[in-house]
Amino acid sequence: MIIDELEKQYSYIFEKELLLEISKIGVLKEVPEAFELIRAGQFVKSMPLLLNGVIKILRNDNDGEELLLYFLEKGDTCAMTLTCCLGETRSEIKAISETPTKLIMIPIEKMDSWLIKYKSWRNFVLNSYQNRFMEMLDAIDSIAFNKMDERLEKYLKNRAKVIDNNILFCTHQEIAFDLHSSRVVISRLLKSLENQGKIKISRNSIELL
Amino acid sequence: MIIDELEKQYSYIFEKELLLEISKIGVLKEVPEAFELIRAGQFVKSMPLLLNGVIKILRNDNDGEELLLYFLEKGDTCAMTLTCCLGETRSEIKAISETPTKLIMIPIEKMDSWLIKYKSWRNFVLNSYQNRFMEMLDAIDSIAFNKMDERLEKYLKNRAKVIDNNILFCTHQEIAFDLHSSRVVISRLLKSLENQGKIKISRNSIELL
DNA sequence: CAATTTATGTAACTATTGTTACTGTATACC
DNA sequence: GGTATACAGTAACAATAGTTACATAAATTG
Repeated sequence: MIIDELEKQYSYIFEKELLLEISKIGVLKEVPEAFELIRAGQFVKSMPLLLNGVIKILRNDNDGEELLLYFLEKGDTCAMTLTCCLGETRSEIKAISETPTKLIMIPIEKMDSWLIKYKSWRNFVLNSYQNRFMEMLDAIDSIAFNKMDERLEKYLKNRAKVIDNNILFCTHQEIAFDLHSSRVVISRLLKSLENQGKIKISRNSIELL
Repeated sequence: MIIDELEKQYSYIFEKELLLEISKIGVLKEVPEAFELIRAGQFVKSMPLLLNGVIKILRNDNDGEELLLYFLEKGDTCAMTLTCCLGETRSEIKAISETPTKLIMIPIEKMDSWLIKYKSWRNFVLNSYQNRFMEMLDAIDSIAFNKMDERLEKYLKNRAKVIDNNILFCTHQEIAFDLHSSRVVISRLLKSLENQGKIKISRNSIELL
């Protein structure tokens, strides 16, 4: 049954033999919403292929402060896992499921042999790095060049996109954590967005208009 | 003569046959200080191996504003080039030589075949991604979690390290560009660092104490 | 060596963001 | 239903960073 799930998302990416290998070796994992998949500082021993759901990737600083880097969606894998697997180093980031999520865990030993054997695997790994690299640049753009109101708007739109829903169910405090700001600031800016007619604020939810 | 330069930096990384291939196919390129190697928006058709010198990698936003991401040193390659080569997309960054620099340019066609043929090449490419990824995280840490005075201090130390000299020859305006700040702010903070006895400011130069 | 350009110092002000403190209000729990 | 808790609104203030404006001094140019 792994192969069915797999083929739905990855059949147009991977060769048939590779799909078979993955379904034999991979371990299906299902996690609920808000499940912590990787903590900063942890060792990583297998790499995930996302079947469905959304995973939030966050950066932690030394004082435990956080910043959202990007979201992973179906068809994505985690670049941090790749680098950790190779370097045998600890994770530098934190991964939390944003929605209930299904993924296939692949033991890292396979990585190198598949890189030789399958062109599609090479492309997948390199493309993953490329995509993550671009999202990091995007994250840098946001914090370096944009003011908090612009960052907030971008955040709301992006988050609505990945969960495919115009209504976000979350508190102002949660947003403040993701943007590394404070609840009061976020409330203030949200209220301003509401006055501009761009959103509608309710308790525990924000609707994008 | 390419092979001599190459062996000095890369003999402990690459197999002998790969070194030979590189020296046959690669094109030696020497650029002076402050030479623009890649502009944002440009197409990239070959990937560089740094033999010596230092290259500054900057991010541009739409309004032409800049932000220093990291420095490349000998033994490094440019991850952006890798992603551009694969994706046939335009460069998202700008690369400027910080010192006179010598590099070997490798046409991208070789990339995929070498990935199959040489384990050392696979490791090199993946390690490059890993290293650049870490430096991006570091850049994000700086702008997200540190105040301008801390960023400035880190910048001065880092820059002194890569050029291996405690005296930096540059103007306050140049620093302001790299940190995406303004000259007045940098002058103010530098003066404060001088008062703390951490640096000595002269015209066109800053000495780290 | 006078004139111009470039680099730096500094003050006064503005804008943005963060902090503290207190309020009201919905929801959950007993 | 009453109490506690979590969420959101708002005001007043502080800290940081950016802007404008001008002064001074070193270097460069003719």
